[in-house]
Amino acid sequence: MIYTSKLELDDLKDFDLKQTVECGQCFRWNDEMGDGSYIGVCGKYAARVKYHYEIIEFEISGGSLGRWVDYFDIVADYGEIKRKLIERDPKLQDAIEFGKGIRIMHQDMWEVIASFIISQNNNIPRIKGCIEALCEKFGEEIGDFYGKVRYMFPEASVIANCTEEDLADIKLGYRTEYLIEAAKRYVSEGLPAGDMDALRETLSQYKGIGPKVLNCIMLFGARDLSAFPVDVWVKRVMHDMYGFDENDTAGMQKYAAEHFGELSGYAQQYLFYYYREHGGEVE
DNA sequence: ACCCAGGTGGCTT
DNA sequence: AAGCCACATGGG
Repeated sequence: MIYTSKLELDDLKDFDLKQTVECGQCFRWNDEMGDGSYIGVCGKYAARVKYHYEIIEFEISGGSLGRWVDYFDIVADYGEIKRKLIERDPKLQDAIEFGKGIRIMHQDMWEVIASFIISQNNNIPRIKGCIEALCEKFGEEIGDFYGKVRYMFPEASVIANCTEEDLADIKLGYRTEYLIEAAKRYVSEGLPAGDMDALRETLSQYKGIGPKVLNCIMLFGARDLSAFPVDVWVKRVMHDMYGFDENDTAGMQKYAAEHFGELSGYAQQYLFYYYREHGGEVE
């Protein structure tokens, strides 16, 4: 059964579906249907999402419309966020113009933890392949949706009960051990709620979570918008645009904290997307 | 064959 | 604190 819900919003110019799902924050919205719509999964439901002009249309296998609107951060005022960022640092102008429709999605914490552990020293197409394989093998079946069987992201408890041999097919390499250990801790210890510093402290003790992955988890999993993940692309853009030494991540973090403040996560995403899409060449 | 990818852990200065 | 290097996998 597929439910259709159309949502008409009169000032949705700060939204672009393609940019939102392809900017590198999520790894499972890869099924582009040829008309600009995408199919993906959130929790235990699948959706086909279309966006054109000021209308966003959800065809969903379940869940409330509100949940899907929340997932894509539709209601937030990104015009205001972008104005503030450009005011704080005019150098962001081009990157923001380029990625003006990006929204920072509201993703599931465990999915973000697992995904970004897998992401380390890996490239995005391959990360997506690994995660999809993981979902097909260990995720609960949602059922057929637009001609394909869709799967949930595997529960942490399922991964926690896996051996490294169980996961061999997924080809995570040395990250397999990190993923299983993370699942075990996540299931047995849980995470501190509410306090971002306590959360950082707890997650930083997971093996396989270093500063970069930690910041991605804080940003995408805990919605700590002050987080500023520094990966190879951000290193390049911070070098080229701001003159930082490429391994001066501490300097980059400090710059973000001082100039972007509580909006650092948005700034990072505009910069990352801008630079990665241009292959590091920004005239 | 080499280099790279949304890096990190561990060991050596 | 800072500088190496191995780590598993696949694509260019």
